[in-house]
Amino acid sequence: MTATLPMNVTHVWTVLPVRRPYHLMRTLSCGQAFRWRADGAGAAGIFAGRKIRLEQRGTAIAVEGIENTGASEALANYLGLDQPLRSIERELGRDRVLARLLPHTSGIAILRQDPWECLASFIVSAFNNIPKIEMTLARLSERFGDALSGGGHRFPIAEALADVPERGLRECLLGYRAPYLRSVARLVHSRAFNLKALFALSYDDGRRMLLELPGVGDKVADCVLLFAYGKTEAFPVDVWVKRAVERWYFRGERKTSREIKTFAQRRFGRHAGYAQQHLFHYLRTNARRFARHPSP
DNA sequence: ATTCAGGTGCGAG
DNA sequence: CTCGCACCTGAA
Repeated sequence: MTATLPMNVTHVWTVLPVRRPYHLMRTLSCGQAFRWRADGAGAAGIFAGRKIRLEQRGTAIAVEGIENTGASEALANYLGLDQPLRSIERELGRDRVLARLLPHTSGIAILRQDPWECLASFIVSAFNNIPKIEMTLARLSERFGDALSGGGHRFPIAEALADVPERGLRECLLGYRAPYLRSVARLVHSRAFNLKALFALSYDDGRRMLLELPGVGDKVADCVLLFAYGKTEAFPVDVWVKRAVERWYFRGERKTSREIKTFAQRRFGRHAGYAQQHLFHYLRTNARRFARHPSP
């Protein structure tokens, strides 16, 4: 009499230690990345060519689907588990507005995403909405990304998108962004644009480089610098953050995106990117409340 | 039907 | 340099 497990199901668990106030689900669902899916109390997605599932339990993250230490170290880096969130939030909490938001948003880390996937994702995000962005990225992956043995697909490499006829891209709901994405895919694949070189550049120089790309303006450049290159002084200004800053810091006065960004970068300095995430996440999860009660 | 989405590129002043 | 406008497309 032996209890047997199905031989084709091998659950391999790894545990990553985390420090408070790290919050996995807030970090994965606050709009930095678009390919994670809520799965019970955790999240599921593709990392380093493997289908994995993550779930936080107190000061540990249980990882299903990764066995070797190299991959789990890469995952810890991707998740930003090393970031000193406690001291960052203590500093941000000196701001009156953020002090009231933080109880609802605490624990958001800045992911260290793959630059190409991040760049492509935020080109898709321009003047778009989140459900459609997710749909587009899922379709791109399904059609042009490598299929994985455990199901699911990798995000397509630049080469895979470089030669796709525009019609194929438009079928992924890219609309007018199709030529932008294809041009950028070609530039990246041909090495005319070196994504790795940006790691060595300052925020300003990296930004200048990214702004050369078609479909990349100030907002998308800041998202890539923040979510892939760890330039935490970046402050992407989207419509939501713009409204929030106008209401909470300028008594509803209209400001240009440029003014909002300059204001935020002066006020929050090297932690501006974190501040942006707390503002954005609060708005996304309390959009209704925000409409009726302009203050948190 | 009209409006709104994580903006950007373009031409005009 | 700043300003105004068009823009694929699907969901409410």
